[in-house]
Amino acid sequence: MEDGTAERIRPRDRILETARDMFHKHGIKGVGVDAITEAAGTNKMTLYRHFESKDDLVIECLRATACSANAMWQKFEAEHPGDKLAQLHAWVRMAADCLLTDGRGCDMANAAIELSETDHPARRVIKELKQAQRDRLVSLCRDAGVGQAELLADTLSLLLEGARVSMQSVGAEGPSAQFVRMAEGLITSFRAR
Amino acid sequence: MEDGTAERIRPRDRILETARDMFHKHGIKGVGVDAITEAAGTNKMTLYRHFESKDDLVIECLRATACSANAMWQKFEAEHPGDKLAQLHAWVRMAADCLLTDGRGCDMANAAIELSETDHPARRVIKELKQAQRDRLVSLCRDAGVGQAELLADTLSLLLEGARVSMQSVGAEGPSAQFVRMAEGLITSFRAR
DNA sequence: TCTAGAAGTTACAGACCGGTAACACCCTAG
DNA sequence: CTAGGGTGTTACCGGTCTGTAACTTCTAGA
Repeated sequence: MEDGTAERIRPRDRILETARDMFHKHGIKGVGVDAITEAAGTNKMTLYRHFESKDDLVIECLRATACSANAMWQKFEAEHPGDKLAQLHAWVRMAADCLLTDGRGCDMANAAIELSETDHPARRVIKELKQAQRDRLVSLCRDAGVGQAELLADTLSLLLEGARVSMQSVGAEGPSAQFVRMAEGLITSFRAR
Repeated sequence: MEDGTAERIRPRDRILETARDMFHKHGIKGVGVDAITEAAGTNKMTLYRHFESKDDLVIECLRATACSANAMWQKFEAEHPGDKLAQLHAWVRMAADCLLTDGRGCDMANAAIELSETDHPARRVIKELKQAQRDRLVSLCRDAGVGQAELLADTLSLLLEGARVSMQSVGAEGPSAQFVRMAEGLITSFRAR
């Protein structure tokens, strides 16, 4: 019978997707497993059959988020094949879009702040994934022919990270409103020298 | 008798100070009122005689933090009276010091991330205090004779905010390690034009 | 059609949370 | 000395949290 519609999604995936959304909106400590499973149209037992613990679920969510970010980078390459500078500008545009449409910041950064226990299992994963993203941005800057690629990449990273958290504390009219101008200015000035 | 030593601190102040420290280290949702009062050498009833609720305590803590920040700015003025550019450099140095010695980020930003409920009473206070800090940095930049003072101030703000959160996710060896170089470079380049 | 495994249901354990009530104590101001 | 306010103590309420046990129902594949 196969059910033509893609309606029938595995409970595990429904839980994962729902958890990502709810963790993103309300924070990790702000949402319980009961609320997740109910929103996912399933129950707690099924969750614990697929994930060892809530912490494990959190980690899987972070990995999924990193995976989505990967897709973003592939889109840059697909839309501007070979043109690394255009991809860098696309990165800025994507970041700005995220700022405007989202409101809540980066899931990994938020998680790092929320999970202050230094030995929390998610911290390893967060560091790992953030490091990978950093490396990728550095490569992009280097391939775009920018001198001091590391410095530009790190500056852009901090600007975006700062804009995301500033958005949540001061609001959208705060410093984060100038993100694009700052980023584009930096790229121009780094390319000039 | 008066007790010559300053040993005898009011329970309210002990609670406030202890709560600030524990909220800072473990987050707001990561520490309960019982733990606070026990660490402060008192009990829950006394806490609730001085503060309406945990949320109220959180807000008082944030105000106290803002007050400490005010003291910092007065120190800049005292150490470099009239020399606004020197005060700006002192701000950068202070920020870098904070990054190295602290590890956890800005209490207000962390609180904003943790308290994702848009109607949480602390959010008003956070926005208010962050806005005040922003205004002050803009003024400092302007008085230091920088063109586009707002843009420089906002860029420095985002860089610092980003460095604080990056420190918690990627670690101290990440992009935040370059904070001073970025900030000083920006100041130089904004003054040049 | 029959069966095995996945998923749903209900109930519960044990811990912690914020917040309150009632009462005993101490210390200081008068 | 005494009265009263600030403080400490204990117990408790109702709620929520993560995680588990035992059992039933569904569904897909042979």
